Amino acid sequence: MNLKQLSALLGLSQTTVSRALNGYADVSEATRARVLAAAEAHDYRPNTRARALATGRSGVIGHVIPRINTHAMVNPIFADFIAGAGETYSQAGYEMLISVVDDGEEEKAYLSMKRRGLVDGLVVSAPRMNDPRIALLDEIGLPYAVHGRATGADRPYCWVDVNNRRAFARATDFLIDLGHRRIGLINGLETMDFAHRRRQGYEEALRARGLAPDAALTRQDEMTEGYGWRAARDLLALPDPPTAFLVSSVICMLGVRRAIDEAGLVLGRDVSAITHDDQLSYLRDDGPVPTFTATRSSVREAGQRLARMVIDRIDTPQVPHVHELLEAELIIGRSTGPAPG
Amino acid sequence: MNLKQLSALLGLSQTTVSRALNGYADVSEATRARVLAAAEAHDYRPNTRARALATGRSGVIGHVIPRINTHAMVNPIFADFIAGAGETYSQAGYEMLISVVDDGEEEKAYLSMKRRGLVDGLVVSAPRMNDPRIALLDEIGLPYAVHGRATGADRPYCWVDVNNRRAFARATDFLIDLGHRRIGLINGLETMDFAHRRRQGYEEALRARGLAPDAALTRQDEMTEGYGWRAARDLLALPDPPTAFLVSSVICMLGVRRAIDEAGLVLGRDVSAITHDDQLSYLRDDGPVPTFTATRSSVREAGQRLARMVIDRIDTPQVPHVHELLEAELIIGRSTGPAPG
DNA sequence: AGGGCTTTCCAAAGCGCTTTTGAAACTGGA
DNA sequence: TCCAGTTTCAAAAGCGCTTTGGAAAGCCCT
Repeated sequence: MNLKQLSALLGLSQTTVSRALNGYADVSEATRARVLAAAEAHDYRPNTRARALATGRSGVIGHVIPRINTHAMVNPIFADFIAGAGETYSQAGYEMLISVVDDGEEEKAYLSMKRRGLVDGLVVSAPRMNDPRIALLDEIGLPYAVHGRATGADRPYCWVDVNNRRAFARATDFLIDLGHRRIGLINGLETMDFAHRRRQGYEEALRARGLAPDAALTRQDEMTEGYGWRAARDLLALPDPPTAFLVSSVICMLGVRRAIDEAGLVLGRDVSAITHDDQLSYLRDDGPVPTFTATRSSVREAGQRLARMVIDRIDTPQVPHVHELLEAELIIGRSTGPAPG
Repeated sequence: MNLKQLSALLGLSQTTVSRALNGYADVSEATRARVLAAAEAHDYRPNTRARALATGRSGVIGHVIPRINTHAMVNPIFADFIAGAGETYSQAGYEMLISVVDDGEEEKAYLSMKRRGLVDGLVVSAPRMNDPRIALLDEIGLPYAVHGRATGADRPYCWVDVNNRRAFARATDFLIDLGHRRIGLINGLETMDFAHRRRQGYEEALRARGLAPDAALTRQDEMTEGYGWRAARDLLALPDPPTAFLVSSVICMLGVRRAIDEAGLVLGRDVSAITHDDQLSYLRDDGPVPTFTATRSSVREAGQRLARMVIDRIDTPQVPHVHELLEAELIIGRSTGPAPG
């Protein structure tokens, strides 16, 4: 059933039926009711492609995810982020298009999407320092919003980010309050903006309390369970090991806990640890008292907000750029306690 | 730059330019070369929407993922599966559309996608027993392929699945060979087809070796770390505890290991465990000898194959339904050893 | 009765492609 | 030289929608 057939069936013109369906004022309420009823009865849906061609808008928002060949890694937050964004899109009548491209081909992908008129807007993920994608998107004129910030990008843009600096500063502060003086940082790759900011927060908090950051106590790498284990094991083997850890993700934290267990220590008594918790649905820390003390911020919610932001940007491109800085909650669980001794 | 402008620029008709670009034979090689050069020079890309309208094919394949409100869970394999499928799509010139819908609205979503001409084909995930979606898709005439099988579906359809039954039978066999007699099963929800088949394999292998399955040794639930921990803890607290476990996912396995550690036991010596390993990129078990003995099968590869299967289905709908049963590898790691005593 | 408004509808153009149909130019054979 | 057959291109008709630019009908007022 298409518009032509539906209007023939009603004895009306395509114009009238189209305008009735789209809520224009220049059609009487009586005929609008008739049209609506007929559309309902025949389960009519306007053809997306035709509408897109006629209006010049596709109703689709793109997410480009780089495929990293060298270490075929998919970001673990991807699923929950997409789920959050997808919820908002479907409520707003948008569709989500995901394009997997070779690493480094992202800019080419953006251009191609624009040229082909595939999407109305884009979500940019995992910004790096001085990320060139931002300038490119402004240049080609595609609305977008960024998940995270790109330190060094000199132009204004829309973003949603967690206050990583503050979160890790608070966590560090909390550990210092508990009497910890040697605090290890098991960070993500610091080419990633969020990891960079977390280190800043960590170091600032240490300095604010008169403690000098010790490079020997910090590690950075891709955040796997194995990395968490190796990093914690190595740090615990130091002559003067840390009594507490800051850990960049729950997956890492699972490895850290393993290393602590294997060292014959008790987490929360002999060694404390705070992790950042993105509230990944398959790693959620339920129970009355959470297992891990954590800086908690829902990546799913970030997805929702970012989706909303892109949609707003598409609807009203002229308004000034907006930002949302989400504060992480400090959740006290059982993985922290007073410094021993 | 659109077709009209490009053809005006070349002094050719739109027809000729279009057919030159699309590789038709009725355009001389000389003009084809001219067209190709001009298209390249101006970075011309045909407008997707217009092409879709003209050809009746959108070049888009849909993935519908249900949003489960009650326990906002996203399947952990989602990210890697999507990454695999996305790789194949982009190589084949397709786009991937992901639609997040409320749980139970999947059938409505399929219908709507068909009516609106949004997608050329669909990937169906997480089939349940007697899944009604299969009949629906046949009825509305959308090409599709299923990730997994739906026990009880009486009609033929295309699928890619892991041989879960065989994998768990082999793992059980392996444990029996090591001398284990009491083997616990920490399974996923058995309303899910794959979990159902895993239990079958487990029980068949036990019976084949003259062992009676003991319901007291099995658990099923959503596969989180916490569930793995609780299940293993409870089973280890039995008067006559199992000496080995079969575990449904690596995330679960992390919880199982924790319970074993906390019980003061050593994994691979006092207690053995085999997990199924989907090779999730952020949980990959690297190192010379893997930490976990596992039945291993790449969900990323499953995504690639499924994507290929849908594309083939779109191209040639008349050919008989095809299936791919992927055999899981049994990887011997350090989490298994001879039964104690 | 006639002019200006408002309300309600429609014909037709257009979005940017593909594809059908057919025409022009060129070829070779008798 | 003429005709049939081939090669190469173009005009125009769609694809299914939205939107522009009226037009017809009804209303009120003078």
